[in-house]
Amino acid sequence: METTRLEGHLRDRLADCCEEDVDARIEELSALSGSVPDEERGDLSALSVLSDGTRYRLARYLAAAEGELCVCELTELVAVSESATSHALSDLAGAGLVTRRKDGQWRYYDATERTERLLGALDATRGER
Amino acid sequence: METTRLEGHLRDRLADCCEEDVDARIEELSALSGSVPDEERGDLSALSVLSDGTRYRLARYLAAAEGELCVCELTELVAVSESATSHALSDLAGAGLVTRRKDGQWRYYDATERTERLLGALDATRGER
DNA sequence: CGGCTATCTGAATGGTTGTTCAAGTATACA
DNA sequence: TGTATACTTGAACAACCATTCAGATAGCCG
Repeated sequence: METTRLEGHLRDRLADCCEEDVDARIEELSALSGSVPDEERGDLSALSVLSDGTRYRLARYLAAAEGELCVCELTELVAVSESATSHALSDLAGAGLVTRRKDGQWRYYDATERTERLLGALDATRGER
Repeated sequence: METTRLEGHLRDRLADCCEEDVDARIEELSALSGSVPDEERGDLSALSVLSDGTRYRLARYLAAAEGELCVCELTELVAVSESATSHALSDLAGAGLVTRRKDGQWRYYDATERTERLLGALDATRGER
C-alpha cells in the first residue's frame, strides 16, 4: 500500500506515536481491502439496474403484487412504450432481480428475494440522516 | 387506466370471464400504482450513487471499518485520484449514504444505516436466482 | 399454411455521468 | 503574515445508457 501522506496523518492522529501504532493502523486498513466481496460486479449491476426510474417502478409493482404479472399488465403501469418495458424487464432479469416464465403467448415476471430485500432496506431507512 | 390490450389478456386468462372479474383485476392493478413510495427520487439517487464501483467500494470500506475514516485513508484504498475520491464522497453524502465530520484539517466519513442495510441486502442474497 | 397477437432484439441517438486537471478554501504552524 | 497541507469545487471530455423505431420471433387459431 502506498503510504506517503497516510503516514503523516497517522503520526498526527496517533499523537505519541511509535512505529508500531502506525504499522498496526496500516495493517487494519489493509484488512479493509478484503471487505469488498468477489461478487462486486453482480452487486453493481443489481444497483445500477434498480437505479433507473422505469425499472425501479417495475420492481416495485412486482414486489407489491400478490403473484406474477405479465408484460401487458406491467406496460399499463409504467408510462413507456412496450419495447422499453421489455428492455427494462430483460435488464432486471439479467441482474437477477426478477424471474421470467413463459406460458403460451404470455410472459410472466415476478420479483426475486434480492429485489424484495433491497426495496425493504430502502423502506426501512426513510427520513434518517 | 388505458386498458385496450390488457382487457383482452384478462378475459383470456380469467377463462369464464364475467365483467366483474375483469373489473376486479383492473382494480387490483390500479391499487399497485400506489406501491411506489413518494421518496422514489431519494431511493433512485441512493441506488444510483451506490452503483458506481468507486463509490460502492468507499461505502464498503466505511461499513466494514470500526469507526470513521478520513479522506486520505480512503484515497489509499480506492485506486483513483484524491479529487475523484472527494467527488465520490460528496455524492455519497448527498444521497444520505455517509456522514461527514470536520475535525481540524481532517474530514471524517462514516457509513449510515441506509448503506449498511443496502449492502446487507446484497450480502444476504448471494447466489440465488 | 396464413394472419394475428405478444414479446423481443438491434441500431441509432440525445442525454447523463465519472474522471482528471486546475484552481479555490480552510486549517495548522512557524 | 506566509507557507504547507487536506480537501473541495468547476469545467471539460470521453464513455455509457434509456428510449424509440423498425423489424424479428414465436405461439395461437382458423
